[in-house]
Amino acid sequence: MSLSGISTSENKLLAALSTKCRDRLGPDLEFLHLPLGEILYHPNTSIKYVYFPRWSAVSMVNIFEDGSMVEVGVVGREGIVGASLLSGDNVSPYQAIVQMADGAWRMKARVFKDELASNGELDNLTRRYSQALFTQVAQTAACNRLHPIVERLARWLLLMQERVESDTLHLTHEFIATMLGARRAGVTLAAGTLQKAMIIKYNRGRVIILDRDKLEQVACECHRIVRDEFERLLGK
Amino acid sequence: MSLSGISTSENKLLAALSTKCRDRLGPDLEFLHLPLGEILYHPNTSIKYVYFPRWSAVSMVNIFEDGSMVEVGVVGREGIVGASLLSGDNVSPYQAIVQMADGAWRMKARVFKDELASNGELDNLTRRYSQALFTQVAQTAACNRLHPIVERLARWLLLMQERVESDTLHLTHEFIATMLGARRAGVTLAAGTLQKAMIIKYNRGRVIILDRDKLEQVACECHRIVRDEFERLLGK
DNA sequence: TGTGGTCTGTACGCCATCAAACAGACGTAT
DNA sequence: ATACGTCTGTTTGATGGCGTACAGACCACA
Repeated sequence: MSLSGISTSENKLLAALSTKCRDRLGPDLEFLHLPLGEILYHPNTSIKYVYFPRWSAVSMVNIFEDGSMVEVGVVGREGIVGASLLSGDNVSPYQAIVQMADGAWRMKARVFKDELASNGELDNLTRRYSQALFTQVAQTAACNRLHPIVERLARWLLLMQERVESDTLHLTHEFIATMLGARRAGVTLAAGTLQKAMIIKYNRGRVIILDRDKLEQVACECHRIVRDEFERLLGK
Repeated sequence: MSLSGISTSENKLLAALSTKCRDRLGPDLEFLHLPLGEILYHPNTSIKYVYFPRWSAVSMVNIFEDGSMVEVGVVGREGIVGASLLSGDNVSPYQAIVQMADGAWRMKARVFKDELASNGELDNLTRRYSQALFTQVAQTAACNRLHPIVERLARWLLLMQERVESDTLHLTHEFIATMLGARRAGVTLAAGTLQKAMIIKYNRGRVIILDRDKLEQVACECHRIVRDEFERLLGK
């Protein structure tokens, strides 16, 4: 399915579907731009759409009463935003916010849900993706408890890099700190360490990954575990 | 369906099914005792059974290369162990270990999976449960990052209490520490605080909850969020 | 009645991270 | 050019929790 030159297969999950199945979804998919900071789901409100990101990334963020927040999961072009929320009453306690701006295809939640019921291929793929996302979140739970900032930062940069597939990421320390649930100064320190080691460089809201291999070495094992699980469930 | 006096409806998830649906599962359910410490799933091996706990609790534990571990989720009589793993190749990166001993019904994973495909009621309920479990894990991720030990301890005791529905829990500080990803000494301190406040008392591996209301006050909001989500998705 | 194992209390030094604050560097708009 | 906002570097003091270690309390069993 193509729409003014853009192909739905730029989302990996859609790409993994058979042509027949993807064509069937085509008419219900609407492409749109996701600007940085756009909130796709507000906490505790029912969702209207599911989203298939292109080279964008969407964070699921937990916001506490006192205003503090942490990211609990990320969805990029390998997945779908909102699919795992469709079993209950379509409400998520978390916020979904655009973290890396680009485009996405969206589909009405109701239509998607109906489609799942009658489309085994889509249902199966969605389930596998949900399981992978579950692993990501579970690993984050463990990681948040046991691993120091530098390792978590390295892991998080890899996570982003893999989702948007670019070595240049538009991120400020402040923003990263919010996602990691740490202080800005702590991130500056950790990022400084990585920069001194020539692994990344950064400047005013732009982070460039110079040495991906070294970044993986610095990152905690959580990165590998989650990546392997995605590959196992969704293919290389 | 009853089997030597025990009723499958003692598992809340099974109880939530229509009689017709539950009877249909009956012949495939086998009751067995879950002894403390029994490992139901080893990390990265494919699962043979799904389990419907009675008054037992099963922890999903993440074990790192260096041997350190943390709990990422708990399943008790409100749920089912393993259901969310059946979409991929039935492998979980986590360990499932019996934390509160009692009984459970188990069912061959293969049979359960086939049943899901042809039994909409069971499939729907399982999906709702999976979503609730997802929330539990996601909340744990945030909680692990931002909340101090006392609050996490209080929350965790409530989690256990709600699952086994008893005010007396068989837990040592050592064990709790492992689950919370903290030191034993840290837990002793936190538990001491709660005991001084007459909220719990404990002694050689036995923790008794004296004042549930106060315990909820001490616990972080994570407890309420997760509990509400379970109620919303699975009913009171 | 001892003896060994388990469970809990507690203490000490240490480090990662927090909280808050300030200053400099850079970019962009007027 | 200037001014203002944003982004980053860095400091200082405070603190929660870690790692380790030891000792007392209790239990079970011989």
